[in-house]
Amino acid sequence: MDHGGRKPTLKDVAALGGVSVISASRVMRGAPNISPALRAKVEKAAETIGYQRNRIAGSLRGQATELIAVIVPSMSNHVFPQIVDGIDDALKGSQLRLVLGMTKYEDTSEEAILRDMLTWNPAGVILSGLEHSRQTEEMLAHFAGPIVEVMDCDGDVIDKAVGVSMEEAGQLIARHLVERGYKRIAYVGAWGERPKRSLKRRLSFEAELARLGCPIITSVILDEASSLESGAEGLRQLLARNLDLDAVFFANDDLALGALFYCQAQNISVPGQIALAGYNGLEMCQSISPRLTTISTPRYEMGRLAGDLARKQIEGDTAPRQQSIRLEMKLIEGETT
Amino acid sequence: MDHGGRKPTLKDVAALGGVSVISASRVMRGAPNISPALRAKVEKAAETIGYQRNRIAGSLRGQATELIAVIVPSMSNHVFPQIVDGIDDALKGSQLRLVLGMTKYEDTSEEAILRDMLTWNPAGVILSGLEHSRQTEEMLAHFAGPIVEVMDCDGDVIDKAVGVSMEEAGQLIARHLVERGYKRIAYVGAWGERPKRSLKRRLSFEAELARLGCPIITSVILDEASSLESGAEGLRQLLARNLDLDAVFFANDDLALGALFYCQAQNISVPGQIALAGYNGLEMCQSISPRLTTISTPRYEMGRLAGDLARKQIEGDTAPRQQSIRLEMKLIEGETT
DNA sequence: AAACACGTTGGTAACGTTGTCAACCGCTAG
DNA sequence: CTAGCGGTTGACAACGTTACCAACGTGTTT
Repeated sequence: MDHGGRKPTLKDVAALGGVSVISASRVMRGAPNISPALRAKVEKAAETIGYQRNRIAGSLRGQATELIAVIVPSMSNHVFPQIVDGIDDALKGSQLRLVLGMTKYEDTSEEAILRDMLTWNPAGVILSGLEHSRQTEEMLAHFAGPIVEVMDCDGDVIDKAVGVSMEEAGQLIARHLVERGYKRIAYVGAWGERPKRSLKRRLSFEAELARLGCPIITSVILDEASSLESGAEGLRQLLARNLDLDAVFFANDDLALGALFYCQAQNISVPGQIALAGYNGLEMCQSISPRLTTISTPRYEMGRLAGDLARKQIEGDTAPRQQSIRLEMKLIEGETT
Repeated sequence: MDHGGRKPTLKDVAALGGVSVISASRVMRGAPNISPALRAKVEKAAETIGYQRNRIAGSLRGQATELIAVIVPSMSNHVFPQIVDGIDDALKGSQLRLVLGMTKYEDTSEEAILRDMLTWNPAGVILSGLEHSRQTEEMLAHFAGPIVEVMDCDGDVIDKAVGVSMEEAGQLIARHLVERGYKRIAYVGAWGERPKRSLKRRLSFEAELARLGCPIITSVILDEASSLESGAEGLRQLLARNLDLDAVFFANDDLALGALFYCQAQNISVPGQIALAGYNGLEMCQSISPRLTTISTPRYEMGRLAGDLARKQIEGDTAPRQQSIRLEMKLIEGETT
């Protein structure tokens, strides 16, 4: 089966089938206008010697590969896996494959990863957020394929963006808390507010609170990753300031849940003594008791749509640049506010 | 900057720098024995025209690419993202990139995805579990690079495996439940017991229960995905059978947590009326009250080690084939049993 | 009967890089 | 003074595929 230890090539298939190399190529990639006889010969030969296409060679001749570069911060969080899931589903049925890189929330690594990925000549690029280094933007400016930014939608778009509005999120929660009568409100963030999305959300939250005549009392921004523990820690730090707070908005549900569990352990009544709200709308939040107030974001859909946009453009749809798709978010009024 | 709209190639760099193409190539990939003068000329030229390596062309000349094919069932679950995270970390600092495919728990898709991925000539393959279709095994037999199977470690290994023992998991929980005095024990699974890992775990669990003189009473295997809701549904179905059960082992923590929340909502006391145990050891389980009894598995480490093994072999380490690394799992005795 | 269109097949030349071998340089050892 | 050696550079030919153009046969139109 192995001819000289080498992997069989189109040449081998052609030789065995008694046809030209180019004909074999056409059959293997399903080109039109092939006689059934030729097709049969080639397919039989390919089968016999166990031929496998070599798309590396193919993409060298053609221009781009059928790889989509996807760069996200991390997988150890509940948000990005779902985005990736959506992208993968969108790509299903096409020949496109997802190449994944993670920045681990390090500022400089998006650039490094992108630079590396571009050496593979990907057909498209999907990255998260709208804020990128100058170098990154420059690289992207020279990139020919679709560029989709997921997560966020208010800001300057390079090519296409799919996301939710951070502004809206901050406002929704601010209004909700004020409407419920909370007056002494605080905020807890993590990861030193990288990526910038969470910062935008907080600023909008604070601006709306101020507009409603109820300015934010204090904030804690942790350096650590978001986790249940850091949520508890954040709340602990807030409470230690003795500011008589009555509500806290957390950068995400992980933090908020951690704080909620902390309260339960410490017998702090929620929302009696303190109200808690999160962001993301993880499934978990609606199953626990009390149900967490949060904002549900369409994570899977964002990924799905991002994948679709990239795919369509690669497949020839001439979509307009500078397109920003804003998806709906939903305030989930739980029992913690 | 763009010469004729085309991306600049080594030829352009060489022309501008007044050196040969091959010298430019050597500088760009950091080959040894280059004079500082030549290096400087090339680097300057590359910088000026914004040259980017084209690894597609490079890997055509060389043999394999620097891509690692990773095939997992899904990302919408809490297990695989952490594995992927570990793999990515292991690859950091190398030139290797991760190409991701998801089977969505469909039996035939691993094969299809692998076939597709092999057309990219990856340097290594990482897949989950030890059970694969005959076609898959055949393709892998012809594959030259490292093949690492993650998750499971008892069974026949193709090349290398990193995982935990499903046997051990079943036994640990069985013994724990019996030791705590539970006698009427049931099991809940999901996804129609795909992948096979969960089946192995259940069989070992049942075998151990039988050995301890306490055979399993009944089981529910749901077709749906694992989720909090399906966990609740599974428990509901079990209870409806009126078998006077006193403990239930769930295929994973999602199911177990869902069941726990269901019990809390229905005022079924845990573990008073019924004891619950899960599998995976998600962070969440130890934060809620009551803390869930479960088995903690080293997910990140599995990925990390799998990535390391693949990387080392690609970098030249001649590791023995048929190597199976068994990682430790830990029974976490929570408050639900 | 000639001209033409169309479906089908093949030959050739790329695509951008790197492995191999050869050539050259300056230097040291004999 | 020459042979030889290591460090450095270059020419050439691949790697496996596909775009492009040419050529063929068959059937249809004028």
